[in-house]
Amino acid sequence: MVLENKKKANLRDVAKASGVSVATVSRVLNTPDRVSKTTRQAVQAAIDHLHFVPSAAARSINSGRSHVVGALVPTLDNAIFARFLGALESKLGEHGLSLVIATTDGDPDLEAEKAQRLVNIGAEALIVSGVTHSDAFEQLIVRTRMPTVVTSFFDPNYHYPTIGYDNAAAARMAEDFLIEKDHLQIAVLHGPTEHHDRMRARLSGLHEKAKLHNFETDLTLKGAENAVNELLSTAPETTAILCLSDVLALGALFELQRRGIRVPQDMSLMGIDDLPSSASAFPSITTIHLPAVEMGIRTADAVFEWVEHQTVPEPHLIETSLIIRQST
Amino acid sequence: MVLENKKKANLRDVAKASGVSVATVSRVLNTPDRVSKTTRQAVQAAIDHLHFVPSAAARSINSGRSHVVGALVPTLDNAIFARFLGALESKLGEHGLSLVIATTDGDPDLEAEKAQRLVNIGAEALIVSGVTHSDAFEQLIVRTRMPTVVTSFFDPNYHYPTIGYDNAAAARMAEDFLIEKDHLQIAVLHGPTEHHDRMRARLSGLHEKAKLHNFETDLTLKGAENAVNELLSTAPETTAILCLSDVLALGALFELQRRGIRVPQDMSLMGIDDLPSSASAFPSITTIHLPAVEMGIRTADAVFEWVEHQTVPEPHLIETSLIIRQST
DNA sequence: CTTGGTGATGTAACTGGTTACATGGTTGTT
DNA sequence: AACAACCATGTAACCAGTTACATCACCAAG
Repeated sequence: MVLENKKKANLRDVAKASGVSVATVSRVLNTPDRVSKTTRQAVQAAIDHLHFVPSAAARSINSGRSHVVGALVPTLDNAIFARFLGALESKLGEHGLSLVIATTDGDPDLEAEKAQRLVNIGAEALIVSGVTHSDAFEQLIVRTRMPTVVTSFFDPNYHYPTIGYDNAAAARMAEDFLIEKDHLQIAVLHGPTEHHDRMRARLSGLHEKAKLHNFETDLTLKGAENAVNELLSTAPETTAILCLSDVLALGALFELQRRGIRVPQDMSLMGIDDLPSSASAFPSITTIHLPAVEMGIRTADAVFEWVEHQTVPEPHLIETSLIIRQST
Repeated sequence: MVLENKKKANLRDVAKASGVSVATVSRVLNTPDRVSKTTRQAVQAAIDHLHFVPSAAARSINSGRSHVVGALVPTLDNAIFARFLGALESKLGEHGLSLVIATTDGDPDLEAEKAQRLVNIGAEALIVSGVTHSDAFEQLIVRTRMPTVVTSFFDPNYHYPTIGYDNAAAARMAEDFLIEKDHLQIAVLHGPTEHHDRMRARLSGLHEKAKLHNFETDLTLKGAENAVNELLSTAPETTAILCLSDVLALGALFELQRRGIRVPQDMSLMGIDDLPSSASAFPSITTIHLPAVEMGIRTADAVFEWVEHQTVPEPHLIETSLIIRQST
């Protein structure tokens, strides 16, 4: 409505309009108590009248801070990442930081590309998933000295601080539970392993006390359906299905029901992640609880300490736990 | 490893180290073909040696661009938003824009607060859900002249461009389908309506050709369970449940199964959203398809045109469609 | 009546890039 | 040989803020 045509006003314009110096205007914005009430009001009036909005770039050039951190995740479609990011964003917000998200589709090259973009927009820190990264990515981090935290994966010796789970132990915990329940033939449904260290770590955690039949498929409900159909024809002696992700477990449950196979009477079913759907499903699904929300909060705190006080975070293991439900 | 102690290098340092002017260094970065090969290599060597990384803030102060847009969404926990944001981020990336996400928990005051933060970090445009906003938010947009797009909601007369669905029509389409199937007593499960125009619009779309029993609950699987239990005791004559969100539909399905109520034989069930889980569930759930991915892509394109070419987008209706499955 | 402290404000030098304009050297054309 | 065109490069102004330091008025204490 007002002066739509005019260019944006800057500090100098406000100073001129209110008859004070630029320093005083700057003080009104940042330390209003060091300005007398009368001039403060005059300046404020000019600010309002001119629709003045301070330039974020100019501020950040002086402070050296952008108050932005970037997170690189494979996808938002998996609820486990969405939960993590939700908690991360929320906690970062409490620390006055904003979160830029970049999805990588699990592709290290795309990750490097998006990481570069995050650098270009001035992100102060990076949060990535897992330990599989391209050379371009690694070089970028070295060159820019970018504070970088790895999540979803715990490795105290990794060259960036890790905040995450022991994926191998989580998978083994699940397998041990099934073995304890006397399952000798277990189908293992898992997502793509290429570039996906988290999935590989879970697989590597399994031992061969029972006969394992591995089925790799897309990390989607549909993917689980296909895998279930395959395993029913190729490994009919299976008595339990261990899904290395709850998404697969839910998809498997649906497909088993569709085929008239009762869970847990005809087939036991187990997942890893503990998504809300596993608790609500009928039958509810036994799983390994991965505290994604806690991971988000811890990561936010660690990143904050790093960018604010240059404190490099210690690696931190997020504890997982067995949640026994009806599907086993 | 290298010179960990030194402060960050800037353009002047690089110029000095390579014996050229700042202008030449700047050209090496932006228009390398306008610099002779020999000096380009010398400058590049200095850049590498000094670990020089150009300051995003300084660039953006000159260009007036931050290449960042912000999205304000109620939550990431609902897959419909996660899908939308995933598509949005991906398409924005193709346009060279980064996406900052801010969750509002459906609270207009928190939304205003986070919107202010997005302004402070220099976002070039804002993307919000729905039309319920606080005065503080509205004033912020007016004052900053921030390009703002409303999603998930279509209203050609709204004071910001809207890109979204006709929520009322979607709900009516669902209701009409159930009525056509001779359901005369329909339970309507919906999420919180306070501040939630999208949910209110869906409710408002319903007409009273059948007897409707409304149940408000949390927009979660657990919320649906509670509502189902309530409706079974208070409205036992119900023959169909219309859930105004697929999250509720899935939770309702689980609870009905838990209670031994067969879908669709004993009770028909219908949702709105068309999440992947509705297609895979057993029985698969009849729903109204809301193209969240298309909405994300269209929104990304619209925002890009706005910030790049000052083209204010036209309001755009995203078409919804009935997906008939087994649950009805 | 002078000295000292305090509070409010202004001046100008920063921050780290981009870019208009100026300069000088090389090649091309008639 | 002379003039134009072009290329590579440098100088310095500019973007929009912050802030160290200087200035000045005012009041109280010695």
